[in-house]
Amino acid sequence: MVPERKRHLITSAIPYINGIKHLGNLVGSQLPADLYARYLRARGHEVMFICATDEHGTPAELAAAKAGKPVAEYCAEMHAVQAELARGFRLSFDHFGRSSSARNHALTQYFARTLGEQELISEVAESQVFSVDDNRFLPDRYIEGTCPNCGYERARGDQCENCTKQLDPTDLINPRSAISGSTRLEVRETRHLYLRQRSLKPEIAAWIDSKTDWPVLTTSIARKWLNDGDGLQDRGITRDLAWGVPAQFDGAPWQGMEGKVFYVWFDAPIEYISATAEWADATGQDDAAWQRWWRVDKGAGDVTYTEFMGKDNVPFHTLSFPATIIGANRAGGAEWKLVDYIKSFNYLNYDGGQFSTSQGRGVFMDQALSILPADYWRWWLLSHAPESADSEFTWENFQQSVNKDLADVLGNFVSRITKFCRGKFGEAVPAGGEYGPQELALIAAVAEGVASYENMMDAMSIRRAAQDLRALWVLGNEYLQSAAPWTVFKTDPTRAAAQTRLSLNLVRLYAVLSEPFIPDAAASMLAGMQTTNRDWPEDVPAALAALAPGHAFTTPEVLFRKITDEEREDWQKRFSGIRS
RNA sequence: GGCUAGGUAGCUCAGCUGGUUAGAGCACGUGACUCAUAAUCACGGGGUCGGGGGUUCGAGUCCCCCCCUCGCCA
Repeated sequence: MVPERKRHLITSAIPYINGIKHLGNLVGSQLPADLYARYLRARGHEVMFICATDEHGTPAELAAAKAGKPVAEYCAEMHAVQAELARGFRLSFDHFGRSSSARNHALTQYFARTLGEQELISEVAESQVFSVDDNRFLPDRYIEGTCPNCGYERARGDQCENCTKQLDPTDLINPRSAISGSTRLEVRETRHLYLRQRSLKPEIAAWIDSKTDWPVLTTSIARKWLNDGDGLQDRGITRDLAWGVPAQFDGAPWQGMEGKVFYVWFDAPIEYISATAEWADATGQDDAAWQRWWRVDKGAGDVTYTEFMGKDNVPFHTLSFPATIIGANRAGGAEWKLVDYIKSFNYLNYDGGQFSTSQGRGVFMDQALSILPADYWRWWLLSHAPESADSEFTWENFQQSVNKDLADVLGNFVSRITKFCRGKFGEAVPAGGEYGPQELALIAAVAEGVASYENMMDAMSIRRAAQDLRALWVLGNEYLQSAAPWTVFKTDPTRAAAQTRLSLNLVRLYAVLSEPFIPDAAASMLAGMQTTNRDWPEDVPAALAALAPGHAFTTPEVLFRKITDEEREDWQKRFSGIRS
């Protein structure tokens, strides 16, 4: 049975440009998105998998200043670093874009203009602290001073970290810029654009209500923001910054908005669309190539759009970005695609605490790859993905899972059957013999397991899918153990040949099924079996006959080595503190 | 302080709209096997499902109160 070929648009929340991401970030969006993209491709669907770096905003400017580089240069370098790490983890983006791209500038301004024409953008005058020496407005958290409540000297403009009291920047005693330390601060009036989300609330609420199949985590966060307190609020979408998309359109300054840029949370999700346009540009295609993914009026009607993100990103993806899309669609003409499914994740904790980018706590993507190949991390992270609750990374658990699941169960299966065959029959799939009840039972069990695995993957139930996959690997060991071809060989070599033939075919099947989780190992297995046949087993009995008698193979090297106790202790020590 | 999500075997976690003796993997114990990365396979021990009330013929699963984690927000 060949399933219907469908079109899937998949986006991962875009990582902020400022620094290298830790494993918690990775497992919260990019990695599960990659798993799903790989799976859907393997099933024969047409997939567009998009990610990018989120490059605008104050933290990027400050990080660049700290590095002593112009912000554009800093972002370009960090984008290259993140792209390299993404390749290292085998994240199979069709395009890894940049929110600072020309495409995103144009599209962000397009959406702003369209929303403005629909009277969904208003101008609001507000007072903000301006630093004369820095020549810029300071967001609350970039103002420091003495807390009027407890006397703590490094209280921030929004809150005192010492006594937790909420503050207004004007409350602080001796306020100063956290950027330069300058005390020449004054309150100035500034005007900003606001997205009038409040007026879109009924449509957004109805849309959320229609998503009955979404994870509770996703809809509960959305509802909270929609209904709590005064309900959904209008949101400022501009900032007084130099680095970003100018708050202009078609070259003409928005009235009174000269020198301002759009706020990252307005332009960042638009980058999903822009990155797809960047993809079309990079592959030498015209606008129609990307529009058929995003424009319902230009062929995207049959696209299923799935977003992956950590729970901290849910409000923007359930409310703000949809507000942009819904509002723009009111203009008529263009009909932009709204998300169909949001898969959100909780947090991954690290050894009893939190992963923390700002504190440098935990294991970061570059460090992880420096000690072990991507597959080891992919397997552990995905099989422990924080789907229903926060989950916990410990080195003991990591060592145990990798050693048991990858080395002992899968790796050793491949090793034992290929070496057995090489020793008794040579390095080719042996001929002769027929399958008995035991073999037919195995084939039936595998077919059942594959069906369950597919169901879990279709549902994006990642931990369950990992369990199912592992169970399929176990079936091979169970079979070998009870069939015992090494014993049978002594009295009935022909029968042992049939048993071996089936087992060798399992290796290829495992490679195909496991590819979304562990792509490198899957490639090694296929290379070892000397086949390029990576067809999904729509028909399991047929798939287990793919390697015909006489088909040559090479006995693969050790697929997964074990993590020793010494290594574990060493890493535990090395990553216990704070990244310098 | 408000809100979200949780508190289930030593560990990491499953348990949908309430229903027979509460499950998985790991760890642990015993046995089998020797093809294999001292791997694998079988069997087994182990939980008063955070605490207390309540609804029900019946609750880990619904209601109320309390305690404790984690996160978000003001």
